[in-house]
Amino acid sequence: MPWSMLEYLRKKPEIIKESLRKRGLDVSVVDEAIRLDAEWRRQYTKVNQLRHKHNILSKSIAKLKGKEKEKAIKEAKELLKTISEEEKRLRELEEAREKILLSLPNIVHETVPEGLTEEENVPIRFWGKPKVYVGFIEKFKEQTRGFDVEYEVIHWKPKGHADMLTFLGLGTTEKAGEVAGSRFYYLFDDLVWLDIALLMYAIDYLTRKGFTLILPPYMLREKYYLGVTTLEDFRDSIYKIEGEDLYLIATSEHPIAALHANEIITEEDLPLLYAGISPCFRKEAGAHGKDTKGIFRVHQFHKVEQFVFSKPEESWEWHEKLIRNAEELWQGLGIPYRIVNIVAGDLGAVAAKKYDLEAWMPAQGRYREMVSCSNCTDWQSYRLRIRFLKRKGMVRDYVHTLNSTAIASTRAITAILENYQEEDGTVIIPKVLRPYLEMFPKAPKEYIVPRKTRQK
RNA sequence: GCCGGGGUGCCCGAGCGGACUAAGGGGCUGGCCUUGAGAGCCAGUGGCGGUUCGACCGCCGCGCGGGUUCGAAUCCCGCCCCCGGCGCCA
Repeated sequence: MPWSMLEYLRKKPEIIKESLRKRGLDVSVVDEAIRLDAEWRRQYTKVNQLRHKHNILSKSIAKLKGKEKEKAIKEAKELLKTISEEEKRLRELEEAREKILLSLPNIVHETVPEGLTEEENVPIRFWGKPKVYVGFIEKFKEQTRGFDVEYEVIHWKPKGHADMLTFLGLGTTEKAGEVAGSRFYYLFDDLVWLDIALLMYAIDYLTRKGFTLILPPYMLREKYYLGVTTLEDFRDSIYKIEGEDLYLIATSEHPIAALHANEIITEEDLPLLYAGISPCFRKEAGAHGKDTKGIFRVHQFHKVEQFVFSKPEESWEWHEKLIRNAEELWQGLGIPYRIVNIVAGDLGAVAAKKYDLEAWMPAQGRYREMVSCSNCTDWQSYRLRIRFLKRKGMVRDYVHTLNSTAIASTRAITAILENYQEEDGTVIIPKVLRPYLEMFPKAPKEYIVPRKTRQK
């Protein structure tokens, strides 16, 4: 009924400890929180008794006259002094307890595998028939161990997506680096069309599935930002607007989560399904040296996001549905992928469980993250005060929030540039995207070819 | 950005310094009644804590944060948001 973290602390602290242990974190804070909570309760009772005394006295003053009144007022004033001292102590205890509880990462779900690093993430299924360059066969087999994944051997080495930008003449990161810095890009013509078509494809799919299309604010106040993510993530990835209490969003997940902040949703309105579309801005601090070339890891891209507010008892079902939606989208694109169950140590504080969809990248010989699908249970909703009203018993409870990428434009483009690349460097356009290009005379239709060989 | 009006519970809406405890209505939940549905009647319907766990007791709560007062939904200050008017603007 209340916040799960406080409830666990009081009733089943071992669950919190087990969760922290799985994440490879210090467990001792839990005992400290238990101690603080017990003391807070004692202090709370004490303060309440004092306040009660004062209320009685204060009410009696209205009926008193003359000297008796003076005396009672004096007494009340003295009592107030004591109360404010005890209240101060109460506040300190509560703040200390809250500080610990708010710093705790989400309780990991029982189905989350143990492990601390990315390498230990557990593949759970594979889809598609990857094109594997002969030189990568060993690597491929390693990554598909335990699964019987059909693949096609190719004897030419595909160009990496970064080289493809130059080869096609449809993108430059050098000039963008000069004018905006590293991890920015200029894309031209066909790749821009592709970016737009990918977004259209995703919103078309999701709105047909009953998701409400939403274009959110691209900036949020700090208060709301701290409700959706941790301080560390916030510092590492969020851009601040100079001189204002505003931050550029890292994903539409964040403003969508904040959409129902401080609200009470009626039970019948759940689940609420949203398909967000927005640019995403990320500092990528702490990713130095990783994916420095091309547009795989960039400061800015477009993304269509799935977001669900659900009843607690339905959130695990929705988690599976969201990853299935992402899979259907990527199957539609015809890009081979695998789904991995992220280990506890690599989860991120907000999620209780996370699946990644990783696309096969023929030029790199490995699977790379394209989609991230998380159940955040009540971690965000507690901080943002998003509750719903249960008809039975008229009780309020925190909703669960879930989010999953549908398509992130630049990453999807890298996957297409590598998976749909022909030996001569031509890129075939996935069939599902063509309807979204047809209406534009200047958009590419079936192939993307190098700029210089194209008819103007 | 300026001027004016406003923000009250799940929703609507009264209250505008202490007494009757946020009136009243709607909705919802439970009970009674009924062959059933409905109507009607009764009760419940913010958070936290204590508890002999009883339908019990207490504290806090009227956009958010401060202040005045023995006592604040009510008065004062700051902030956020909404509505109307003016200004500015793609």
